[in-house]
Amino acid sequence: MIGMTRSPEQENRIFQALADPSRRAIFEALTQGEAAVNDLKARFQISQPAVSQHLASLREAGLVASRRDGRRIYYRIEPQGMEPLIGWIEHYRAFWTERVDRLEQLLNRMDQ
Amino acid sequence: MIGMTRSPEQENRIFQALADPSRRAIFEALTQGEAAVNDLKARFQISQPAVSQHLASLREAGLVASRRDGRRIYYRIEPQGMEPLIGWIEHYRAFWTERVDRLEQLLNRMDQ
DNA sequence: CAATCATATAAGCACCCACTTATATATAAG
DNA sequence: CTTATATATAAGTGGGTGCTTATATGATTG
Repeated sequence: MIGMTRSPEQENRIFQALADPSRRAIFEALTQGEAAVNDLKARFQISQPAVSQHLASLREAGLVASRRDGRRIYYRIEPQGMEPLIGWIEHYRAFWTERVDRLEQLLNRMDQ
Repeated sequence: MIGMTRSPEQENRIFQALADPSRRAIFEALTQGEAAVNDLKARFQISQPAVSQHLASLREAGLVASRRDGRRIYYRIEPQGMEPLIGWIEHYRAFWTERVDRLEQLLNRMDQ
């Protein structure tokens, strides 16, 4: 994990940003390529300020980035943004592995 | 992915459950082994009902399970509970192939 | 320049949520 | 049976959040 900040605040921002289904829907829409605010506004039944606010939340969480082209601002997914989330999940890897190993041992003993 | 529910409601419950830092802290505490409500109440500076409510939220999200022993109720992590979250991340494998592949291996072991 | 388009920010509001205290339920102990 | 312990549930409350409309900022166009 190179260049990993691992700050609880950033972790919190990510979890909070993804907690809202509208935000997850916007995030998912961006997987098909970058999109301007009005593109997303058209795709979802929501006001323009709401879209901008969701995007601001995602950007502060490091999940998306923006690029201005004329008067449009295109948003795209920031690939590294999910790293803290993946790191958080992997943090429980040892726990899961232990559980699985113990379960395997138990099953082996029952087979004998 | 065997026995995968993949319901948006469950997905939402998981994201919402993990959005709260207190709940994540409780979840993390359970990785060190099962614990009763009072154990967690002692570990964190929080009232007993607050702990019970957090645990209820985690249980409804499928992230923890409980077991009664006398008048104590022990909570433990439900290893399969994270599956929908991992599945959601896998959906973006085009962006994070390597890290997601490692998570996939973990998921496969959990399924066995 | 003025007008228009695209987005951001401000302000307000209704609802949600995490906490509290109070009470109910359930098991154990005397 | 009464009391104590452990947890859950109910009810209330302050702060946060997601939405709206209104306005500001910024870039293009005529």
